[in-house]
Formats: sequence, structure tokens, C-alpha cells
Amino acid sequence: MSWYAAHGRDLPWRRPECSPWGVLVCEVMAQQTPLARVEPVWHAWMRRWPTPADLASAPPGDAVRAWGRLGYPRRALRLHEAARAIVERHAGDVPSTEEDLLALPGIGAYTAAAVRAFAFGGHATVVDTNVRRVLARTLLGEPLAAPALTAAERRLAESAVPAGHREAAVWNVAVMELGALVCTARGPVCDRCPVADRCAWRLAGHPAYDGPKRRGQAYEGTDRQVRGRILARLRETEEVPRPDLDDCAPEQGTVDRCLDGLVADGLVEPLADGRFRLPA
DNA sequence: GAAGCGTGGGG
DNA sequence: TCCCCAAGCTT
Repeated sequence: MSWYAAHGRDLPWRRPECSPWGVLVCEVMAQQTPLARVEPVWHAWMRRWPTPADLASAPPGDAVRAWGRLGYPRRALRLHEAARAIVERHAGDVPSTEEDLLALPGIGAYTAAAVRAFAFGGHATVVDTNVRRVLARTLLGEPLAAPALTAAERRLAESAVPAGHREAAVWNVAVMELGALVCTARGPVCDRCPVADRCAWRLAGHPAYDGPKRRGQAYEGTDRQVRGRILARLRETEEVPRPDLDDCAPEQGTVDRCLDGLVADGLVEPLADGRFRLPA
């Protein structure tokens, strides 16, 4: 925590004047997307929709377009749905309890804990990929966390969080930050680590990973890639005729299948004249 | 529990 | 170039 006080980054959503909504938006954008790419989009988003009610009153397609190239655009849709739920169920205020947060679309264990801790100073156990790696190394002596979060891992993380609410909030962000800046997946900088002298992994001589294979997700040639191309086209143009999407995949069947999926997901709206657009 | 879901940067 | 990985969630 002393290391964090000295070396933590001054990010906009960490400032005291940042609203719980700002924290929530940031956390959803940062799901699987590096912060460096999140920051500019977050600023534009917060300027345009400073409160949940502002976003709730916009068409969902506007959220998808403003999401830009952050990836996984279903997150934009769910954030928009969450804004409407916050207006309907919580009078426009981001809820602060785990139960209420988890009930919002697109908010899972990590994001609910992060909002409780970082927006409300609540006592939570924030477990993201950074925390998992830091705890695996320092406490278990393992080079990387297992592919999926286990119950034992969660218990370990809970046992590591300080008892006090304020302390817990700082702990959570400090461990995440340590994982992001020092205890990185590749090329950790143990020379700059405040707990290097107590790190089980380092003390064991940095043993290599020997767990189950970490499957890299294929992308080239997948529907995901095609969906991305289709949405990119729809983001730049209001209403797109079907033939303009031909070049999104080598096989037209693939384009049709992906369009069906996008429509089912609510990311694309088919028009009566056969054109497609982002949902109004 | 596994699979599907985007995109881009760095080693 | 290629591969890995990034503040995960949902089905």
C-alpha cells in the first residue's frame, strides 16, 4: 500500500471527484481491454453521458457506436441496459450493494467488487487477472494463475484483504496496480517490487509455468472476426444495404449467420427494406 | 466447465 | 512474424 501511494498512476476514475457512474463505466470498458485504449473513450463517454439517466435516454446504437474499437461490443449494449436498469430500479443512482450490482447486466463478480471498493470505499475482494497473478506468485510461488478462477483462489484472495473498509479499498487497487506495472505477465520487474523479499515465486528461483496449456483463442477466420467487420461497417454508416457487407467474409453464408447472431444479440437491427443499422 | 465474444499493442 | 495477453461476462 505504501508502494501504491508512491507509484500508483493518477487515472481519472481514481480521482475523488469521479462519480460511481464514472467508475462503473471504466470498469466495464476495462474488461479485457487495456487501460491505455480505454482512457480516451472513457473521457468522451463521460462528457456525453455524465449520468446513467443520460445514457438511458439515448438509443442503444449510440452506445455501440461510441464504444468504438474497444472490442466485445456487447459490453456497450449491456452498459446501456445497465443504465436503464439503474434509472428504473435505483432512481438513477449506481447501487452500492453486491446484490444490486450483480443484478445489473454485464456486471459480474469482478466489476461488482470493483465498484463497491473503488466507488463506495466498501469492503470487497477484487479479483482480476492482475490480482490472481500477484497472489499466485507472492503467496503460492507459482508463475501464473490457473486458467480459470478457483474457489480456493477466491478464498486466498479474501484472506489477504485487510479488515478495515478504507484499507481494503486501497489494498485492492494497490495489488491490481502492482500486477499491472511491476508483476506483469511477461517480463516482471522484480527489482522494482516492494515485496520481492517475500515473494514465494522469486524465492523459489522463478520456476517456469507447467500447468495445463493456456489455449490462445483463434481469431483469424472465426465468426468473431466477421462480426467485428460487420459492426465496423455499421459504425461508420447509418444504414447499410446487405450487398455492402459481402466482403466481410469469403462465404456469404458466414455473413448471414453472423448477421443473424448480431441481430439476436441486439447489436444490429434489420430494416424492412433489407438494410441494416445499429439499434435505434 | 467450456466455449464464444473484438481489438490492438508489445515482446 | 507470430504469439500472448489485456480491470471478464454470459450461456
